[in-house]
This record gives sequence, C-alpha cells and structure tokens, in this order.
Amino acid sequence: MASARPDDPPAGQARPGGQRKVPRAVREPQMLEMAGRVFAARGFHESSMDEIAEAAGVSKPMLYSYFGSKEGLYFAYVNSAYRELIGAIDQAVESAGPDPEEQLRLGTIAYYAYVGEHRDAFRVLFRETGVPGSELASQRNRLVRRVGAALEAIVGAAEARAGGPVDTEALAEGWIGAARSLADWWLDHPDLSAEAMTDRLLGLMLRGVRGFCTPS
Amino acid sequence: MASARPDDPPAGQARPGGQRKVPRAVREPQMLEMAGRVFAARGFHESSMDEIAEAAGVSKPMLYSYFGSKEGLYFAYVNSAYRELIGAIDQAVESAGPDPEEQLRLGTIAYYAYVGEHRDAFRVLFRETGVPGSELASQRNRLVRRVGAALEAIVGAAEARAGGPVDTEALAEGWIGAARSLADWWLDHPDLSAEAMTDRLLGLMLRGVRGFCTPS
Amino acid sequence: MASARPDDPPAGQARPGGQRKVPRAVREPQMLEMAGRVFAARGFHESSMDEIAEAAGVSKPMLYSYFGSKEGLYFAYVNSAYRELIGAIDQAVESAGPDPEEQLRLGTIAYYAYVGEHRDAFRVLFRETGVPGSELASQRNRLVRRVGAALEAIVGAAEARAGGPVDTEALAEGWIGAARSLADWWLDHPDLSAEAMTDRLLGLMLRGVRGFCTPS
Amino acid sequence: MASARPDDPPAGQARPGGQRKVPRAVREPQMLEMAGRVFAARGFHESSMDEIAEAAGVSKPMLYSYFGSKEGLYFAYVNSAYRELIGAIDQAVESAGPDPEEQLRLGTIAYYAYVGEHRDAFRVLFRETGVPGSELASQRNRLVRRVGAALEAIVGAAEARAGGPVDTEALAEGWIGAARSLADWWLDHPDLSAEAMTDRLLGLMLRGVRGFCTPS
DNA sequence: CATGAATGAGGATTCATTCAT
DNA sequence: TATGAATGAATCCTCATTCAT
Repeated sequence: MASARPDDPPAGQARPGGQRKVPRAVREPQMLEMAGRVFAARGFHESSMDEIAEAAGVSKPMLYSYFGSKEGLYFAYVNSAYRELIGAIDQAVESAGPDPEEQLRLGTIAYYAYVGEHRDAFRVLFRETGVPGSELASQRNRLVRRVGAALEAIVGAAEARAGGPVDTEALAEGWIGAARSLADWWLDHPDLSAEAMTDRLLGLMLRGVRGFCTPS
Repeated sequence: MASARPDDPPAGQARPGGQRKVPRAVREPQMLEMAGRVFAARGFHESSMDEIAEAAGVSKPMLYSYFGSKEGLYFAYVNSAYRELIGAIDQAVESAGPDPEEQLRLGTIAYYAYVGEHRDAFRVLFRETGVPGSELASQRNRLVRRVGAALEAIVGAAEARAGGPVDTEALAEGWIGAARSLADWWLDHPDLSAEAMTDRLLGLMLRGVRGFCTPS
Repeated sequence: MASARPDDPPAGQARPGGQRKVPRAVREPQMLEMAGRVFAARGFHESSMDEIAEAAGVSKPMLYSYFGSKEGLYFAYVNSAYRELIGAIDQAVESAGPDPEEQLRLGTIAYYAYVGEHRDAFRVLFRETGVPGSELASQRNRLVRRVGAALEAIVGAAEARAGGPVDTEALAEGWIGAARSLADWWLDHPDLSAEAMTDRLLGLMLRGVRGFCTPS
Repeated sequence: MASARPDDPPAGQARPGGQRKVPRAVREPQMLEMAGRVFAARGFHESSMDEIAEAAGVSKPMLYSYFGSKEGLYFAYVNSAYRELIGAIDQAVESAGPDPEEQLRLGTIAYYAYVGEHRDAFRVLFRETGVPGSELASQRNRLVRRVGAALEAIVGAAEARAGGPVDTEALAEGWIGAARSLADWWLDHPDLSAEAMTDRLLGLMLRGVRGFCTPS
C-alpha cells in the first residue's frame, strides 16, 4: 500500500540525544504533537508505535508508560485536540453577544480558524484516513459532480456571478457532507422513512441553495 | 481491542458444504456481498482475509484468485457499491422532469433509499470505520450539542412545533457534516480565509435553518 | 526477490488454441522444452507450475498427469537433457580413434558444443544445485565415469602406482569442475567457439593429467 | 518432499532458557552460525525462518530485526563466510615468499583447510547456486581475482603474449572450478588431509598453467 | 526516568496439488 | 483427454507490547 502514504510526516524536531529526566508536563505534549503528525499522515492503523516513538525522539516504552497503549495514545491525542477545538469555539461563542446567529457565525469562524491552524488535528478528527482511498476518488467525484450539476442548475448559470464552477463544487461538497451526516444519524434513528430524511435534508439545504441566487 | 468489534458480521449463509465448481459469475457477487458485511462491521484494517473467506464460505486462495489482494477486494466492493448507488440516483434523476429541484429531490430519495437498503455499503462507503471510535462519541457529542443549542435558539423553542429535540439534533448533525465537508474541500483549496469559508457555510445553511421557523 | 529474474523465459510458442487430443509423444517433449526454459530462467524453486503450464500452453492438470509432480517434471527434464549430453559425448568419443587424448578432445568438443546449443539445459544441469538433487547423482556419475575412463587410459593403468581408482575419480571430478566453470565463464563471453573453449581446457588440464604418469 | 532433507541440521545448542538481553555483538554471530547450519543442510529455499529461529534459540522477530529479511540473513552469512575464507587465503599467501607457485600452494592449503573446518560454509558458498545470488558476485570475483593474480604471475606477464587478461580470468575460473569440485568430492572422502587435497589439485593443474608459458 | 532487546500472535500471500465437469 | 475451479498448508513478515537493565 505504498501509494497510501499521503506525505511523510514532517520528520519532527526530535532532538537527537533525547534529554533524560524531562518532566512529564513537557514531554507529554511533545509526544502528543508528534503522534498527531504521524496519525494525520498515515491514519491510525498504518501508524506504528515505532515510527511515532522515533518521530517523537522517545523510546517506545516511554509511549507505553505515558499512554498505556496505542489506542490510549490515539485517544489522548484526539481528546486534547477536541478539547482545544471546543474550547476555541466556546470562547468565540461567549465573546459574541446574545444573538444566536452571531454566536453561530463566530463559532464557525473559530472552527475554521482552528482547522486552518491545525490541519493535522482536523485530519485525525474528521477525515477518513487509513483506508486505501486513493482510487475511490473517481467514484466519489462522480457523485459530487452529479449533485453539483443539479445545484448549478438551481443557482442558475446566469446569476452565479462571483462564484463560478468552484463555488458549486464547494456547495456540492457541503450538500453531500450534510446528506452523509444525516444518513449517519439516521442509522441510529431508523424509524424514519427515506422520504422523511429527504424532507429534512431539503428543508435544511434548499433554501440556502436558492439563496445564492438572490441577494440575502 | 476485543471490545472494538461493533457487532459481529451477520454470519452469512456460507453453506457449509461449499459447493465446488460454482461458476465465477455466481461466486463473485457472493464473495463481494460477504466481504461488504465484514468490512462494514470491522473496517478495512480490522477485517482479515481469513474471516472474510470463512464468512463467504470460500477458501482464501479463492479471494486472491478473484481479487488479487485485500485492497483489490476492498476496491471491488466499494466500486460495485458506488456503481449501484450512482446508478440508482441517475435513474431517479432521469425519471424526474426537467426541474432541477425535483431532480435533486428524487435523487436524494434514491440516495436515502439506497442507504436504507444497503446499510453495509453505506458504512463502508461513507463512514469512518476501523478506527477505535467508540470513546470519541462523547467529545463529538459535545460538539453536536453546542451547534444544536445555537440552532435551537435560532429556530426558537416556541416555533419548533413538530420537530422537538430530535430534529434539532439531526439539524446539528447535518450542519456539522456540511462544515466538515467544506473544511475537507478547503484543505485542497487553501487560498481562502477562515472567514470566507464561514460565509460559504452560513450562506448555504442559515436560510435553511431559519426556514424551519416559518412555513416554507 | 525481483532481482533474481535473470531474463524472462522467452515466452514460448504456446499455441493459443491449445489443441485437444494431441498424442502423448508429441506433447511431452513440448512440455519438457518449455519447462526447461522456465527452470533455466528462474531456477527450480522460483519456477511455478502455473508459469510452466502457461508457457507450455497446457493446463496444470496435464503437467501432473504427465509428470506426477513438480519434482517429477524437473527430473524428467534433467534426465532427458543429461541423456542427450552424454549421448552426444559418447558418439564423439566413439568417432575418435583409440587414442584416449583424442577421445578426450572430441568428447570435450561435444560437451562445449552441447552447452553452446543448449544453454538452458546447461544452466539447469550444472548451475543449479541446492535442488532436489539426490536422484540426479546417477546421471552425473555416468559423466564422471566417462571422463574418468578416458583419464585413466591416459594415465595408464600400469603407471598409476600410488593413486589407484579413487585418484582417477578425483581427477575426473576436478576435470569436470574446470570444464563446468569454463563453460560458465563462456556464457558471459560468448564470442568463442566450442573448439576454442576445448583448447583452453585441454591446454590447462592435459599436461597435468599426463604428469601423473611421470615423476614431476 | 520429506525425503529431501539430507540430514537434519545438528540441532544446535539453543539453550532452551534463551537468555534475555544478550548484547547484539554476541547474539548476531550465534544467529549467523545457526543460520549457516540450516542453510547448509536444507538450501536457501527449503530453509524456513521458523526453523532457523528455533535452531538459534531466538524468536523470528529477532532475525528480522537483525537482518531485515531472509535474504538479508543469507547474505550476511555468505558474506561473513566469504570474508573469513578470503582472509585465511590472503594471510597464507602473504606468509609465503615471493614465489607465485608457493603462494598458490599455501593459498590452496588454506582453502582446503577452511573447507575442512567449515563444511557448512563451503556448502552454502559453493554448492548452492540458483539462489538470490546477484550480490554475491563481488565476493566471488575477489576470489577469482586472487587466484587470477597468482596464475598471471606464474604465466608471466612477459610471455602472455596472445591471451591478455581475459585468458587469465578464464584460467582462474577453471582453477576454482576444479578446486571446488575436488573439495566437493572430498566431502564424501573425508579421510584425506588438506595438504593431500592440495597436492592433488596442484598436481593436476600446475603443469597446465606452466605450460601456457612454454610452447607445448 | 529511560531504553535496548526480545517476543507472541496474527496477517497477507503463494503454491503445489486435486476435484468435478 | 483436458481443464476451470478450488484448497490445505506453509512462508515471510510486522507490530503492539513487555522485560531487564
């Protein structure tokens, strides 16, 4: 599965020498950081404790002494990342006034700001990695293009002044993401019909799509 | 990681006798079907060819002779599933008239119908499996609840007549899914600011959310 | 072990249609010939019955029905090759007069002529060891005895005071080893004739053989 | 192919307790030694890492951690053996005076002495071909060049009018082939000393080499 | 605190070989 | 006769995990 290595994790600053007696409070974040890079680059299963240990400039027994197991390390990383993300969002929301829409806007900015600054964390938290996915792109793209075409037709080529094709692609991605998540949720609430799910999705998204035609 | 096995794949009908000399055209779909079940239940990496072979009532060398490798098998399944899904959507879209919104509606129904009837395929195609995910739920849910609260506030508890809390949760899931997908797309188009991404997401979703307050 | 593939075996004439009902006397040599090519190119262990069957344009069960096993096929090939080689040498020796040195010379020419015309056979016969070789001993010994007889005649039973039969056998082994190595070297310097190779070998060895008669 | 197991490799001293924490410098030669026994007894392909590991009283992952792969282990063994052999020969040659024939004689004695004391190494080095051998070429060539140099000195650069370097190389190949075959034969007639073997080889070959100087 | 050394367990893959047609 | 389909049995190799220092 050589092709699955997206990009080798950026080698890390692993101070060669590896000081001894570094206090836990210092070493732990270092290890988490490097673990995150490796997890992001390789996915959970393709990451080996060996590589993480080396990247972090630590010996494997250290990893185990700190985190207990590979999963423990993974959870520790995911948790800390989630905590950071949610913390950032909470702070942004609090800094907003009482207007829920403003809260949503600032929270979303915080979300994207976090994603922009912590690509690795985002990859680990939200992206499907660790599955031989490269060849799936073509099929996935067909789906995106299908949806994109329909959305473009709705938006209307004429009115789509600023955006152009790229915009519609992003729209389609968002649409599919929402559809997927709703379906995901549906799997745990199976007492609804496909039509009901469709109503929900359209109810949520269609106005927004239409809105791109007319000035808000 | 014994606890990570979500639910044992439904055992399959693997006729113990395992007929010999079944023509290829018959055996291949059987194998794909069972492979799908196992992949859906365990994820790619946790699925072993041994288990798949046993579930399919076939010997491992058959799997290799038909699909070449574990990845080959995975791709074969994913491809056939994607093909089915896209085929179903295309058919639905064609059966719709020229109205793009109607196309979108029927396509979406087809999508959910497919998901409803092929849970395994959906899991393999769209769900991140194969990562020790169970314990992440709590964190993820905090995020959903944050968004859900904001959305609920917008929708207004008073006006949320029919939906109730579940609806808002679904809404939040959809929102997060869209946000995630847009972020995913952003990773490949990094020349936009976090604010620009936020504008996109709000532009797409906010109207829809608002719409839940007022009769469409 | 990709680097071990010296040169892909020359693809063979495997008639695509694969006639049915070909009499054994015709098919068997075809199969042996192709088997030899593959064995020579890959070595015994790296050759798969699949590849041989395909190269010979036959199905694997045919191979088994004719030769019983992979080793059976290998032995059949080696045997037939040895038989050819020894036959050629015998004929050359007989065509020589009674002079043992002339016999040796003509026999050696025949040896190199055979090697030159049947590179594959040479490779299989003399290059590969580390192979289920025990049963080949009989054939090999015939070759040793041939050479040994000629050498003994040269040395002269009368003068061979100290050495006795064992000595001549050792002599023959040494002779054959040198001949083999020179042939090996010839494979990489193919611009010499069989006669030239024979001159080299005789020039190197004959004096020594003669020397065993007279006090050094 | 049960009958193909010539003689089970001599079981080794693999202390059942298998000490832990043996330093690498100690364990590596142990492993090589046992690997050599197994390779000699079975040949490369018939030797399994499982068996070697067990014979060496080590776990398989150790083998891989030390040598990387089965081929790596094989090369490591062959290399060390070649180095030893060539070292012994070099030392003997240096201890000889300036006379090339004496050098050849002492070198040959060293060769047979080594073979007599390291049967396993000899078997692996010279019996097995048809083995991932490409990288062995360099070592083999060193041996050829050693012998070639001595022969060339005997022949005399001055008199070697026609032949040139290639000839000497062929001569050396022939010499080594004869030496190897005699050693091979010696393995089955072990009641001779290394000196006796040397006498035989020199008696057979030396006159021929000398003959290249003077018109026959 | 920190690690070099070691392993149990299991996974993907291949191949000689044989039915059933 | 001839073969497409099928498999049991290994083999190489990797990895999370743990002693002993």
